[in-house]
Amino acid sequence: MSTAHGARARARIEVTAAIKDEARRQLAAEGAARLSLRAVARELGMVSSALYRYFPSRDDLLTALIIDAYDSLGESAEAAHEEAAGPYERWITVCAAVRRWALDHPHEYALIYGSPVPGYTAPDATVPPAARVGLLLIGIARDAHQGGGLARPVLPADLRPEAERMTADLAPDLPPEVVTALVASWAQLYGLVGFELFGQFHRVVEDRERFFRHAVGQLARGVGLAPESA
Amino acid sequence: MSTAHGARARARIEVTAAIKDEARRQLAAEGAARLSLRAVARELGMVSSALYRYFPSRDDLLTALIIDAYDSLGESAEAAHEEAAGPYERWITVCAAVRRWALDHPHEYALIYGSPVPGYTAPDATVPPAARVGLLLIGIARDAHQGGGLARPVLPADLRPEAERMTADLAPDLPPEVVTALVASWAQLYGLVGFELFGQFHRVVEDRERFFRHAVGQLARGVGLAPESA
DNA sequence: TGTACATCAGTGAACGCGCGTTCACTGATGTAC
DNA sequence: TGTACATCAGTGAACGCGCGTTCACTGATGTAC
Repeated sequence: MSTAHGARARARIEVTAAIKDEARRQLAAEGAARLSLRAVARELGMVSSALYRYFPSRDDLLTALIIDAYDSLGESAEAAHEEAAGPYERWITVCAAVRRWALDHPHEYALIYGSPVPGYTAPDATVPPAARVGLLLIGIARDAHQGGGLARPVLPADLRPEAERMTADLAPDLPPEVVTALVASWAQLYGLVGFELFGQFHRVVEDRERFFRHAVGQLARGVGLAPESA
Repeated sequence: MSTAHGARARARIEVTAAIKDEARRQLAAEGAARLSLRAVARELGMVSSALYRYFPSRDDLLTALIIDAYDSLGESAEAAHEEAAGPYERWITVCAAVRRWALDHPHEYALIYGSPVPGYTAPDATVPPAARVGLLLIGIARDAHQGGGLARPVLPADLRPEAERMTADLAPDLPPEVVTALVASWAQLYGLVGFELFGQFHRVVEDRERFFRHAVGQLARGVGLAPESA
């Protein structure tokens, strides 16, 4: 067992971080499909086989980058959450933080929300970091609900069983109407971000910031949040 | 100039189609990043250099596949449009057709709506086919508007200039409130489809068809369409 | 209708490249006594 | 505190692979007269 205090242990942590940093740099420059162990090693002045002391395979390096990306996005969103007061404002602020992070880290965004990397399947360890933004949105709705400031969206009868199942899984203390709307809004948020990021808004939407804020404001209303709710 | 009737001309059309079919098959099996000219040629019993008689480069083959994918999706959506009566029903049906096509052609969907292929930029020829679904949604709103069955969504004052610009570009005969909501819904539709397709709904949404129909029904309402409108 | 020439699909070899991973090794750092 | 041994980061060569693209060529199909 290596102690956490030895120079060897410290070096290992540093080199691991350097590998991930360089990999992230290449990800940002070229995208996940072009991420290559050999190129990372080359840039770090190491021989490619040396990376195998740190990551058993290219896929494990990818997994580490995916987890870091979810965590980085999650942290941005959580920090934004602290800065706003009131559920509606928080909703907008968190959505705007997701968009901002995506624009600042396009390839990392593509890595986690774009097309799956061929031949790669994400292990279970990616699930908790992937849930952070969703949990934040649920938390906002919960605050509004407890404050009594949450309207109840419509829910067709044929969707009620599924809505109740999702509610039991995700937020048993919220009405099923709200949980259903939350899940839909969550997906729709990433539709807005993805379209802007991947170029579908090219020559269509120009004032994208304002457009986005309006659109996510409408999403908030769909969940039952109104601008005035405390 | 080759006549359209010669055996040579006919053969050229057939071989071009065979190349695209095989490329599509590999796309479906492996994804765009793994699409290889050599593999396509191999599978067709040709030598790889022979493909250069048909496509000047790998990127040109990709472009052809992208255009075909947009057209295939567009045709599915347009066919669905014909089958339903009334704007609200048409909206739901067209959205459901987009989802169906995506589930049936996941890698083609990823090719056109997923992360951009690294090192590839789509030429202008892809723009018109890419617009087909959007135009269809605009057409549905137009029908409802002319029939007088379209409510007017809210539009914040600070977004009005952008809304009017988009309206002039996309559908000058519709109210800016509606056009803005249409563009947002259009992006959000692909958020719903993408999340389902790329696995984000795994262990979250189970009755996906019903969930989707409800969510796009809500999108329709956001545009001003109601179930009863003729 | 027959012949001479032009067109062009497909061949096969080659160029130059980069990739992930394995393996036996060296030598420095850390550990136990 | 000093010595003997174990650990492990990093090396360098190699394996086996696939890729896009170019080029000079053969031979069949099509065209003009």
